[in-house]
Amino acid sequence: MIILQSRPIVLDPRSGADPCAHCDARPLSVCNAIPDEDLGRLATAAIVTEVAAGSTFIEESEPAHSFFNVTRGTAKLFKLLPDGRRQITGFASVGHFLGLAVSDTYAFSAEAIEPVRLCRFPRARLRKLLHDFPAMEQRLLEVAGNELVAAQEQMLLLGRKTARERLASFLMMQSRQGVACQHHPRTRFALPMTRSDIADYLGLTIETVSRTLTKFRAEGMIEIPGQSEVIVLNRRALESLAGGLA
Amino acid sequence: MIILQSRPIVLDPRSGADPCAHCDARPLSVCNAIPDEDLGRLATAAIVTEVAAGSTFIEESEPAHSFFNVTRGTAKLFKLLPDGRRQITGFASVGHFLGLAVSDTYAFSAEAIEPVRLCRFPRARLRKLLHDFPAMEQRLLEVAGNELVAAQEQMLLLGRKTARERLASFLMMQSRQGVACQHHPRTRFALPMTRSDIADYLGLTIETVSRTLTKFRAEGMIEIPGQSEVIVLNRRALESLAGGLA
DNA sequence: CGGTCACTTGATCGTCTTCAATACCAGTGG
DNA sequence: CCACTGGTATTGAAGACGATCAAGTGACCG
Repeated sequence: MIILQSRPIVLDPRSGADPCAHCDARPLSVCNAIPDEDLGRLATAAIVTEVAAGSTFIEESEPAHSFFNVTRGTAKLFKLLPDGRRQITGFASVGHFLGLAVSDTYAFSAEAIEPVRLCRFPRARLRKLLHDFPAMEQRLLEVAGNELVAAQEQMLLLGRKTARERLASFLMMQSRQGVACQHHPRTRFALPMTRSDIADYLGLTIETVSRTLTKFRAEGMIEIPGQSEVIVLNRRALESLAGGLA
Repeated sequence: MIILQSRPIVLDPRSGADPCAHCDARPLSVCNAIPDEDLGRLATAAIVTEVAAGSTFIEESEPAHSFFNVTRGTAKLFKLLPDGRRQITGFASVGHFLGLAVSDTYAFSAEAIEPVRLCRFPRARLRKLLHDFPAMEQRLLEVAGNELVAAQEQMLLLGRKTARERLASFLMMQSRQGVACQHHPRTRFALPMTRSDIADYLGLTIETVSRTLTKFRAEGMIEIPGQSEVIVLNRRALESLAGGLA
């Protein structure tokens, strides 16, 4: 059993009576399917929870009592083999809904890589919420579809791309993170995860990740000002590499 | 554009006025969310379509006008890289719903590996159907969740398992196919797909697939009476191999 | 400082791929 | 009946990509 630091919803001074109305995650999450006037109900269904960096808040194969919505920070989702081999199936940042890939037990573990804030929804309460707000159910279906598309893309990466192509795909993905509306992906961005996390996400080893990044730098495709920061110098080249063109 | 052989719903003599009521796929598919008395509506929304083995009926990145429900046969779903590398993301057999992983365009291609019969739902009609039958939407969400669980399992396989483990996982998966209620998975079963399909599903080459199967046989774990048939002799060993235990 | 931790770099190794030849099998036509 | 054909599967030998093992670097911190 995992112990989480939960707390009643604290009313932010500026938020008035309704914390959900001012939630950073709302515009990005399934919660935007709920109309403003009903946000009170949403707030009472959610239990705000803080998770320290490095702690696990979902454990694979444990009973799935709750669903989660990430409202701050980033978590990694992963599966383990008995001997410790690990596959990270995704990174969940603000707005991400956890629990779609769930039957009675969780299909994956989740660990915070930065301090994370979550809205936790006990199973029964979410069920009720979905029953009362069909729009939210629709949104969830939409989100699930996107996840499936992403999952299939990742299968292509893991099954058929070379190490260089995987890293290029990863960098392009990261550079697009959180720039939803702009057509200009970031050219400089942070990598909140370690080399080990990147490796386990891409089905490689940390050494290969490190070497390949070094190679990209030597080839003038990127710059690495700090360990966890990247500047893209030649997007064209990286994009075509990511797409599988040489 | 792909041409499909469509036809109006033909009334099976025994089916009376309602073909959906006697559909083989119904107990396995999302259609079972629709009550008997409304099956007429379902039937009018669906367009029955026959696809010959080997023909492609969904093309990646084409506009997603329709969703499909497989009611007979099996199809492979796959993504391609520009140079022809292929990743099969799944096999869709009777009851499988295609179109969850869809935005405006299809995220994958689909090709029949045996003669396939489909119920095709034009986008607008499905939307209407979902609106009128929220239970069907719930079922779809449930199905999407299962797909996501399977996708994550496959990522673990592709990213972290050895060739032997992949084949063992694949064989165990196949032996469980279509034996939903029984606790006894089949010990003898057919593999409707070619070695090439298996390879592209597992992120390997046909040679590795062939060699590994031969090795399994030499080790007394399986028997291969015909090219596309397998008998499991040592399930315990295969199961633990599939799970990553040496 | 000494210690830890994450990352980088180098040398070697092994699994799976690649390339190539052969076997098999179903269908066709002499 | 048997040779011929095309597709599919098996088997062998050589090679490559990424893994493993090992050492070294640098940042951070008590």
